[in-house]
Amino acid sequence: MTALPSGLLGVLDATSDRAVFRQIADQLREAIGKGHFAEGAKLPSESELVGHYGVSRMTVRNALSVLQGEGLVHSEHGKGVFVRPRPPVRRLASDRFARHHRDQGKSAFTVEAEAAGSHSQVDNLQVREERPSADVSARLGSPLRVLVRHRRYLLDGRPVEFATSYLPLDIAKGTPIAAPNPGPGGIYARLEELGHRLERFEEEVRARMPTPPEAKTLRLAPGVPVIRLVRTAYDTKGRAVEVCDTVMAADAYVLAYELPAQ
Amino acid sequence: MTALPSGLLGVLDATSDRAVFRQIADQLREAIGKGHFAEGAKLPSESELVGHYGVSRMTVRNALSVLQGEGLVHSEHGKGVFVRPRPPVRRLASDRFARHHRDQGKSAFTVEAEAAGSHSQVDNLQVREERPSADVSARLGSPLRVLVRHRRYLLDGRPVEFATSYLPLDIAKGTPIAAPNPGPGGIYARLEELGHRLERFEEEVRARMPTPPEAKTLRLAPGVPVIRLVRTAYDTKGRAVEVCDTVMAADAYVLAYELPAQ
DNA sequence: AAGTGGTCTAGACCACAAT
DNA sequence: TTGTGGTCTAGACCACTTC
Repeated sequence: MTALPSGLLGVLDATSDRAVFRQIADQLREAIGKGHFAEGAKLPSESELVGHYGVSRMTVRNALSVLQGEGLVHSEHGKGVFVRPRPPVRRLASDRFARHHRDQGKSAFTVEAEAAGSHSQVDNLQVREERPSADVSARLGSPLRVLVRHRRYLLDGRPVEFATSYLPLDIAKGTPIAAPNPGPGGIYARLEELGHRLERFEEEVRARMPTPPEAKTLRLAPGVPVIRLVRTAYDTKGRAVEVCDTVMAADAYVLAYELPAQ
Repeated sequence: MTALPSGLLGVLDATSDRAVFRQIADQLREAIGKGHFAEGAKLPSESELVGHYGVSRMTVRNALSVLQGEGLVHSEHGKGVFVRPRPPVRRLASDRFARHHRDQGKSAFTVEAEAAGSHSQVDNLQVREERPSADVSARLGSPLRVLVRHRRYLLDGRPVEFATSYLPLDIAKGTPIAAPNPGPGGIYARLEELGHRLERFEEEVRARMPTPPEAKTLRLAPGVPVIRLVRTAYDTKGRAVEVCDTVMAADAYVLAYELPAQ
């Protein structure tokens, strides 16, 4: 239990109604906000905080867990508690599926990653057929069976999103879409070659906390939500030809959309 | 300490590496997922769980705090811990700012709420002038000063979002836009009357955990993220005439966008 | 008054990391 | 070996809700 750099943290207000662990969390949050602890910097250890505030260890841990829940800090076993660096965010532009971004022999994800000087990977590739869920079925016009394509995307080694695509089997069966690697331009390019010229996409955006499997797949730190994006692609005949259900690490993305005023 | 309805919860695996509080959280999560505890239903009390599992109270509380962090349950002092009901979500369509939705004498928020049979309110109305932040300044083309309009929106009494609009002072000063109530159709209608015919909007969508003031303003339960939406409005001359920074309760919204394939 | 969750203590032993 | 965070115990007192 070494001494704490003086001045960074204050003292408790015994007359306050605010719980002690909240006061400690408030002071740490404020110190981080003021830059007294930079991104990636180590906070005082639990025993240092115990010594500084004169409280029990559980109280200190309670305070730290508040900050962890806010996504402000993360702990590393045996090392300490650190201010969470904000990772670089990937900006998804609303024209990312425009045709002219497609005819380049690579997937949209890869093209964009390389343009940003990042290394991209795709893993967990799975292709199968199944009966659609009620939600997917409704979006696709009630096909009996669908082709399911699942994959995970990594940027510079970090998993940032995973996605599952659903396509009516009568469209996709026996085509390159059903192959593990659908070829240059991805499945949208293949769909157009098959005569399904794409006209528009609908996207639905939600945010929530991850389920434990999602947190594991995306290696999410506590306090990081996920963005759920469900995209439906329509061809020029107005038929829904694909539904893509994506779960993204919210700290890795900003979605950009352009809306005409009409 | 009363007995627990048998069969709903299992026993601990002492040979498992998984921490006891995680095993308890897993079992509760699974029971909720299977519908053994419906939305809004009360979980066994802490002392019941202590009795059932034969662990200390802190271990049970640790397990419950895991579920709370996931947004699965919420606790009410003196009453119990309950499965969080998922509130009705408001669907924001991408044409919500289209002109034909504007000329009806009411704000977009009010119109949409009434169409859904909900009661809407706006409060915390504040209008002031200030120097723009670096971010707002960059988006608006570096005006010296901006008009700032802040307000909070409630649906059926529940706060669901708050928003801050920034407009270049040379556009807004001395106009109805600077009044607390800008009149029918909102500030977009007033902007068009002032000769700034709107052409397009850009929206940026992010998600993260709320700061404590945000959680207070939106009365967010633990484990509920916020969606941050920054919208920039451009007139037909290509000038940015407004930036609107919105923070929304993520459990109350789904954002819908339409993208042309081009 | 009884039951509930909220806060806090003062320990204990463990697993992981740095030295 | 030392310091760190991870887990767990067995209490205590408090505030809120319900009866």
